[in-house]
Amino acid sequence: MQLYLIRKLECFAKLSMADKQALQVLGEKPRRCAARQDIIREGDDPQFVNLILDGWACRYKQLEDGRRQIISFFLPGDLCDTHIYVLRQMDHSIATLTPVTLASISRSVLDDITARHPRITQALWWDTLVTAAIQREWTVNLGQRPATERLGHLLCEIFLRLRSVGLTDGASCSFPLTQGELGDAMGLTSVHINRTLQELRSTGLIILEGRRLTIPDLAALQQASLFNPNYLHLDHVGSHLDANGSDEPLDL
Amino acid sequence: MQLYLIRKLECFAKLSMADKQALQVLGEKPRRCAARQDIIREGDDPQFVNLILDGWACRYKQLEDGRRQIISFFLPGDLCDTHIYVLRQMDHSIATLTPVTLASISRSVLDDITARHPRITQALWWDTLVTAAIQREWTVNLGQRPATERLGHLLCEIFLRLRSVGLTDGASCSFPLTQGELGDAMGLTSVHINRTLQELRSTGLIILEGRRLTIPDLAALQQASLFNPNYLHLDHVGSHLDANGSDEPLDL
DNA sequence: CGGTCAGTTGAGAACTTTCAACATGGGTGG
DNA sequence: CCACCCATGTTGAAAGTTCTCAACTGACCG
Repeated sequence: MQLYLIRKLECFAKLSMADKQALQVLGEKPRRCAARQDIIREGDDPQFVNLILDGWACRYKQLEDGRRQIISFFLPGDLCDTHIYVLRQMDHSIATLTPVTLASISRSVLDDITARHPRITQALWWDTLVTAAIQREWTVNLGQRPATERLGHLLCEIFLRLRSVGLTDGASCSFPLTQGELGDAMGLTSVHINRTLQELRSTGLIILEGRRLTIPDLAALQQASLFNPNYLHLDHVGSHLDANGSDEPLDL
Repeated sequence: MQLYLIRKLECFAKLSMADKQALQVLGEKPRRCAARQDIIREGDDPQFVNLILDGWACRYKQLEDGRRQIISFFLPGDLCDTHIYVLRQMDHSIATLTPVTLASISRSVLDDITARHPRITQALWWDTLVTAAIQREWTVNLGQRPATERLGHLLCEIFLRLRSVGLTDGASCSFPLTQGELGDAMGLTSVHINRTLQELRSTGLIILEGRRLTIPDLAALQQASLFNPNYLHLDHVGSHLDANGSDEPLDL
């Protein structure tokens, strides 16, 4: 099984074969979940760190009166909070969006790997910091941007994140989100998402049909959405901490 | 100098005298900054972890066209991103709001302390996770809540955070934010903040005058704002990892 | 074939912004 | 000591954005 996590971490650090083998172990006991299922719920006691091996998931929080906010998306290779077991109970829920393959990693396995592989420890810190940076960017997105920019910004982010783990095909990528889910993520109604998507489509900035997204001119969409990729920290591919081997750089 | 950080971490772990002394060292070379000054700017190379010893600060991000979003508030005892030096450049800026006393902590000092004090390491993880949880809650706040709830929610959060470091006086606390700053944080205009504050005042939920906030009935404000304090993870005061001593529990 | 879910459309209502004017208070320079 | 200035707070009215409600379409599934 291909571990997208490895590809992602290699955006930051050049991993040795031993590092990669250690990470490979994380994907060994995959669990399968159907689409739209809770993986863990608000109030649960978190015992494991979940790793999304494949598929899309999300964090969300449901208010008493039914409103739901999707707080972040998990794409293949994403880890749900290293060290989450420090907390007594989850303050949000995590659910699948598509069918998902995931690994539940125990504290001892993770402690063991980080104790032996300082480069991995460092790379996981990078991942943690990038995750935090994404959450901050969502704050900016929800607070300052009108619907069109906001949605365009999200599409840029998802596209670049998928590209960093090799899940894009030229200017296209899989895009399984419904308009309702997009609405819950962007703090907009699905009706308004619909109209906003139409606007993005009519200006030729995106092609979205049949669960597939194409961004004909990424630079144009970025510009229209005031998207600055700096917060993804993909700019210094493998230039820290090299161990061996080489990769083709990702151009942003 | 009283280190609010110690008080905060004691919400999670009972620290030994040795732990506290180690933390005390962090406050030894304080730096003073005037109000409304950048501490570090987007694009800078982060060398130090900043610790707010006293005063209020914020993260913010400025868009090309001048719009500004305040992404989070730093209150006394708050750390600005442990391990931030893993990243090459800041993706946001940090600025003071009031005059601030801060300590810039080098990587080596922090590494040294965490190597020797596992309880501190654990407590810093707790702090990191709570910071992330707060950012997620802001996502919910900006995405789902109308102005009155949104502002009420922020006031509850700030009040509880100040209380956890002993900076409240009964039902009151210092509250130096201008309406413009509140607007930048909540994604609302200062005009609308003004009207929303009037509404909160007229219903008796808050008293806000002369840079001082009083919440006569915290439970009522929490209820009106659909505020659930679980994300602050203050609920198990000192019950993990005890070393010695005891504290009065904080009632939430 | 009926049912359900996702997507689409229209029109009015609600919330928030914009713009512009005015009030207040503290601080500064004359 | 007073006059002035500037930042902050306040108010009104119109404009703009987004939501709500409600109806309708198309695709897929059993």
